[in-house]
Amino acid sequence: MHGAERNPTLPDIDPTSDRPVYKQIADALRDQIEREALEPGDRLPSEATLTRQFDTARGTVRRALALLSAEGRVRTERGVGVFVKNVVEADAVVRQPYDRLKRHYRRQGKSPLLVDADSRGLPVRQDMVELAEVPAPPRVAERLGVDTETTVFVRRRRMWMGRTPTQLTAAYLPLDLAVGALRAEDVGEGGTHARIEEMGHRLTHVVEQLGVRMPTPREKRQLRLQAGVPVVDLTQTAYTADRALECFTAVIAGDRYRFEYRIPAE
Amino acid sequence: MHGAERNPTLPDIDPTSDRPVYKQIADALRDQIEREALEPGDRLPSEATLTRQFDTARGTVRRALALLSAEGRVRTERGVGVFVKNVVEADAVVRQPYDRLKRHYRRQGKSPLLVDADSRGLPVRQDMVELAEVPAPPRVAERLGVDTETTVFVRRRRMWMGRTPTQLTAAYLPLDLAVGALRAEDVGEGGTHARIEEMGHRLTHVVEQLGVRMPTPREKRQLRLQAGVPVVDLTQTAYTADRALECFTAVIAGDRYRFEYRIPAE
DNA sequence: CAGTGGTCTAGACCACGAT
DNA sequence: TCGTGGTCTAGACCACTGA
Repeated sequence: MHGAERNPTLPDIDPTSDRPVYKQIADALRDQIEREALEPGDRLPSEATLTRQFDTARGTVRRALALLSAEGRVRTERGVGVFVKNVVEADAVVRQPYDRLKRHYRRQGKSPLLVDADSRGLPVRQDMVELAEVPAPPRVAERLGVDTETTVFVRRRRMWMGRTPTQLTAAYLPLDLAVGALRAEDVGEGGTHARIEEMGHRLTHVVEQLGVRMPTPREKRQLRLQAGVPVVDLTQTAYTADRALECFTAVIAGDRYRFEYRIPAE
Repeated sequence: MHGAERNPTLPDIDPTSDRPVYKQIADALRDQIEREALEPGDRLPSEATLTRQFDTARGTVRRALALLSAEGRVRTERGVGVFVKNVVEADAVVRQPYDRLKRHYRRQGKSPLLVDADSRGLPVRQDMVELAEVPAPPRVAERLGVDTETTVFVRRRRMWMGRTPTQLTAAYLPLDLAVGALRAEDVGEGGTHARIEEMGHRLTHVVEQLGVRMPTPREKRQLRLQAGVPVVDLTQTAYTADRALECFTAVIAGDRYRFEYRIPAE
């Protein structure tokens, strides 16, 4: 089984080219993935095999694979192999704030996240819950219109959909609002917004700000992110006619979510 | 100058730890960045210096730096050094579709991108313009409500703001709409939506879908992205009361943009 | 136990930038 | 010219997975 193996679809590498050998190897493999000669789930040839096929050092092959990994195109399993994967998961959840924030969902006891999950038939679960009073972080203070030193109440959670963690969230509330269920481990059916409206406030709109970046090692671990998967850094502020009542932040796994917005054009 | 240098703020590395040495070195450097002992623009110690300070092989130091680079926290300059950078640029443009899509901007001759750029006082420029008739790509066909084989007109461009490329865009139009300025290199003041409305169509809303991923090597080159910078993959569809008229796609540099949406909550 | 990927070493030679 | 990062080699030993 050893020795003579040749993959006729692999182009030759030019060691005298300006383009480094490891990038040429990555190009060749990426090309096979794009041509669908290698499909999601397929195993790439082992490092040893590639080293032989490209007649190079193992370190050079590993750099090529590291490149594809950083692009989010392959995942490695120790002791098993390297596998092609989708850059965005095929069954990614679509987040539709213009739908999920409607009052009738709150009245039905459906939190926004539950609306997302229902569209995929996935159960929602939470863990790593932390309740605390903290000084408002700068971006929260700015959104809530208070000083940075002001004490606010925060509920931090890790949210799961099915067997995967998808978001690390933090809901910040001014202290005068943080009473009853809004201070509890489980905020109850319909979510924070439902509780706020039951207290007599009428929410008019929310503002969402999104940024995108690579995860910190901590986020990568807590969200179980593979290499080459970015996160969306979201800040959502809920308003009544005259006041910001809640500032909600989430770090969202980029390969498990899509975002959809509907915007008036007039 | 050589030999005795010691950085008292660098913690010792434990070679017997389960955590690999290169990750411990990355941790130590990341820690300094987070403590702001190293600020954006600052140079890290050279590879040779770090190799001495941590008493390890150069390859191990390079792996640590590669890790920070993939996280988007440092950038390297050949022949110069490794520098701390912001994960998201401090002067990132804020894209506010709920504002930029208003009709009064179109009537003033301001395209949405121009509205974004004006908020930072940056000039807008385009290059790599391609005009073509092509079979509708799947996601475009789906949004426009036509078959995949249907021929559509596309205008592809690279957009710059100031000295930096920020987006690779493609505007797809059904052939019956692709006439006059809508078929030209320069679509004219107010952008595509202005031209469409001048033809008697009244746009009611747009739908934006966002995904996030690492760039392809081609996108990385064309957008001049540094390592560890993801892109936003955007699809925007413009509707009249009864029809999708335009499907616009953009690949947007993740470190140069923030996104802001305003959503009704009732 | 054989095959897989993960870590680390110690060197070599190169291209680039500042001086 | 010298210091910087970029590429590549050839080996070693390890931890994990599956048969």
